[in-house]
Amino acid sequence: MKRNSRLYLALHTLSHMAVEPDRMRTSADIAEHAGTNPVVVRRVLGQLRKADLLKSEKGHAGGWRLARPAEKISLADVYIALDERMVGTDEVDDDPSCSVERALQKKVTGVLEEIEATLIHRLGKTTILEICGK
Amino acid sequence: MKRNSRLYLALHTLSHMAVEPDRMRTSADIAEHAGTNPVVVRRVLGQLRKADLLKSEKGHAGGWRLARPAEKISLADVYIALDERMVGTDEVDDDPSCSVERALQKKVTGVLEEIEATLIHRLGKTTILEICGK
DNA sequence: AGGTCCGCAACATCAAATGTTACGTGAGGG
DNA sequence: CCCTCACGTAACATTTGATGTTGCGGACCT
Repeated sequence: MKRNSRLYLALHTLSHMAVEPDRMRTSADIAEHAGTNPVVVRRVLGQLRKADLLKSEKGHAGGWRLARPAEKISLADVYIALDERMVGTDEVDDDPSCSVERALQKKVTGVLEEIEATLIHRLGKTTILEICGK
Repeated sequence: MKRNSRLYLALHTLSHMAVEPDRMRTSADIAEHAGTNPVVVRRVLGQLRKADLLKSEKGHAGGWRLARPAEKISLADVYIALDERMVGTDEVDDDPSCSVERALQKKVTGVLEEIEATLIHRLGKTTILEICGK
């Protein structure tokens, strides 16, 4: 698995589920298909479960399936569930002594937040159903 | 210095230069002010030089200064000069055997590129002069 | 000539993401 | 009832990209 591909792992899995919603999948199955480890799958999908995009069941017939129809899951739902912040201003000094730095942070943070909001808005317009190719 | 703060290092330095455009700064000065290493500064600013945002001079009175007025340098210029791709789809399989994967890649890549374009467009609307606080 | 600065390459270090192992818990099936 | 299968989670190992460091050569000025 490649770096920061949690988003792709999530989308790939959701897409397959969108095609065959009734089939129950185990984390081992998913991991093998995605070329990664079952624990990694559980970690990622666990975040989607917390966001009510997926349901998981233990025991013999256990595994994962969609918590709601694929057309009601947007890319933004997934993005937010995974707590991704592509544009986020990865922490800056709280109270920088440099006045230029203060001015810069204020302005740039504002611009970046604006961009992040636009990004999420755009992601909200595309659903898993549109992405799964059928 | 914190992770992926090349953008902040660049903006901070450019902002200072916008306030005092005539002052020549050495990479050592800049590094100390930014809490990092002169070589790191040269690496980052070197990219800005290639993009004609900065000029550098060797020797005694050497150092760095703006290559053009701060009001003609936008955040997009800096972003592109640093070759940042916040939203970029960090490489995917060229020819995945999985048809769902193919469909997914096509769709998602399109959406992400659209977002990246919007992002750059927004960054292009703000200049260093507006950011430097004076 | 000598000092100061950038340019660059090679190596070292650090931190985040990912991968792995291990063990606990709940849900069936025989 | 016990055994197996599946998830949930914590702890640890590994990998990888970013950053930091050292060293040396070239340019420029006095």
